[in-house]
Amino acid sequence: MLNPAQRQAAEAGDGPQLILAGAGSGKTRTIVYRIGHLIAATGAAPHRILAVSFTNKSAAELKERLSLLIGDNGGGVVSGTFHAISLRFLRRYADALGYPLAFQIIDSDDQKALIKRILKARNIASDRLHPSYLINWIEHCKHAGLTPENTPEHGWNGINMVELYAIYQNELKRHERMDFSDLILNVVLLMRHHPDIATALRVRFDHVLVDEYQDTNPIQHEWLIHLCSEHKNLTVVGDDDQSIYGWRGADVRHILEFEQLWSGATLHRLQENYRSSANILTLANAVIRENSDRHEKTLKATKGAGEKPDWKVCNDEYDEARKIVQQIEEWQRIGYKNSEIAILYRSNRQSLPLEQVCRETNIPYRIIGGVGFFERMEIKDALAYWALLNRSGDTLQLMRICNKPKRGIGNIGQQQLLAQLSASGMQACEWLDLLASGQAEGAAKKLVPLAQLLVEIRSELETLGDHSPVDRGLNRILEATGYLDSLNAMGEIESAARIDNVRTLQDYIEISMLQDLTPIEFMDRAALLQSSEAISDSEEEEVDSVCMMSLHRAKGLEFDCVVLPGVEEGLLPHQRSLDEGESGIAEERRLLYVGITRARDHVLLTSARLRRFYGETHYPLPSRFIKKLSLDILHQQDAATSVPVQSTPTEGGINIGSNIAHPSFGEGVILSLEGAGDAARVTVQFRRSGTKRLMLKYAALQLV
DNA sequence: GCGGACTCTCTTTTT
DNA sequence: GAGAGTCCGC
Repeated sequence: MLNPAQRQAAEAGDGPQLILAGAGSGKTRTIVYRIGHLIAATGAAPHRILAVSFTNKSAAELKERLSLLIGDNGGGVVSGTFHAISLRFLRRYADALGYPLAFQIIDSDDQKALIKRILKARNIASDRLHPSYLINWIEHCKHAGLTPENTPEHGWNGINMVELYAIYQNELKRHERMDFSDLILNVVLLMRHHPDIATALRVRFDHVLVDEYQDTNPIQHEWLIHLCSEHKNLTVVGDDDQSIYGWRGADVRHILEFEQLWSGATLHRLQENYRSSANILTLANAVIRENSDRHEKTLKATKGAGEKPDWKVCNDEYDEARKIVQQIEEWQRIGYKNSEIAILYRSNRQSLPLEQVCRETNIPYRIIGGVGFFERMEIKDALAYWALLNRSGDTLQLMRICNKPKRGIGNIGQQQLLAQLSASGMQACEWLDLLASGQAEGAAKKLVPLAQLLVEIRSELETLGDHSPVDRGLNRILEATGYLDSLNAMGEIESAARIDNVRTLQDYIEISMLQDLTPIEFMDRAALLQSSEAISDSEEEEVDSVCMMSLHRAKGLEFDCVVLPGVEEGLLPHQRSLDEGESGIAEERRLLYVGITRARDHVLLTSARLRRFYGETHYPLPSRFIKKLSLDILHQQDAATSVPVQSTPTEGGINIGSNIAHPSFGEGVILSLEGAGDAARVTVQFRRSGTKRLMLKYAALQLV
């Protein structure tokens, strides 16, 4: 079942264990077996074992595989993401930090809105301090374990950033909300400042195991230190070559220097790759070799040579999408299922042309990530209604729906509501109860029918008792308030999709209620899940679909066939990372490495000569990561054959779509060719100098 | 307060 | 180029 290295790691004794596991080397399998070993051979109590991972997806997979090995739901082993486990702790202890135990989580949209409001109230224009810069900076502080009280002064265009951080935290607390980073930071604050809670948490588990350890940031590191300081039974698994969350504060040093940080640690190496064909591994190794500052290691192939990875150069993003579809059809022909084919891109935006072409050619696809299900307007609205109905709704949720559908409460009215509500000193739900009794002034009068409706539906549900709808009144409230009608009025296609989403939410609530979740637990799940992955799993019959997702989301997954579109300068490596210098580029290279190593049998890389962004046209060069690779490693398909040729290439090999350089205009791409011989003219789109029509004979163009 | 016209800004990646 | 945010006339 396990190879010797895996077995050694799985059956290692107590104390800190570092498992350096290359891509496809059976990492999760080793963790699962180690947990099994702890329980079966050392008699560890399952509920005193904690398994932590980074994404919901890998947490779910771990759970599933534990159930297979140990049976009945993993035998009670506690597992989840850092965020989910932190939330469990906080639901128990958050009052020690001055939060109500029923606090809610703020999502990124509301967080951004809150930040914007703060900046606006202080007359700080976005060109002086961009809201997303402030958010990033605050997150950065939180990842480093800094609260407003101990963050060193930081000025930005004369603005006191620490003060804004403090204001933001106060606003969050006033709204009884935490952001994602707070979940982890606040657990650490509990353990830093409340010895009794620290002790309780420290003795809660006997063993802690962390997957994807290369992606831990300092606050998560401290979190682990607090939790494991007593028993030091910390097993971490990871691969420094797959560290791709530097922008979220992840610090590769935690894994590179694990043995110094945790004295007495034992190192295990898993270097045999069971996933990819040898040719795919050769490409992956050739790419990652260029990175310095990594554990030197060689992934050994255990599978045969297989097919050579391909690289196709395309004209633009639509040509790219069509070529990808052709390749998918070819793979289908030789027997691959759609669900074993994945398209992994650098940026979610790249999915648009792919989706369009897949729809045209009837290739079923599934987008993972992108605009999360729980971030959709209608879902947030519906949940706000539902939370208010279940008395767990807060001010943000009341304000969200107070004029949806239209109740004649505009901007000024909403200000009034807010002022009245905060003057009352009540919770949003208590205040609504007051309105229901008819005590309302000004704009609040317009909310009286809503308030009364809530009271009415609640008592209906109570009377019905066991017969009340499983969705706990979601459908009832959305119909009675006219919210569904307002969706209906939005225009056919749009409203159909939105109503469909609301129905999906309803199903999901029903399932969760049948699993005996409380409304608050359901809201937690929704907040942490963001996307609908878990929901679509529970839906009727699954259509066999091609998966599309970002490279980041693909970490930890594997497919028979993998397409990596947009392997270009500006996209992979991404433009934003180019500005960060060498470390940014190294992380981008790891992203490509992660992408390639997802594949078992086939890899196709594509790049485009022309790509549109924000309505602007770009002429990217092929990515530096693959440009210099030899043809034995990466087979480049002849680009010219796929171009609809209106004219023959010149003797120099210049053709439509060729990348060229001009002595004074610089680099560009050939848009068209006319005439022949000495009379030949070309139209060139230069990267910097615009479009020019040139006599080929005199232009001294060079292919690049 | 509302709706239409206009301007402006983006998302690189996730919990 | 789309979606959000802003301004203006009704």
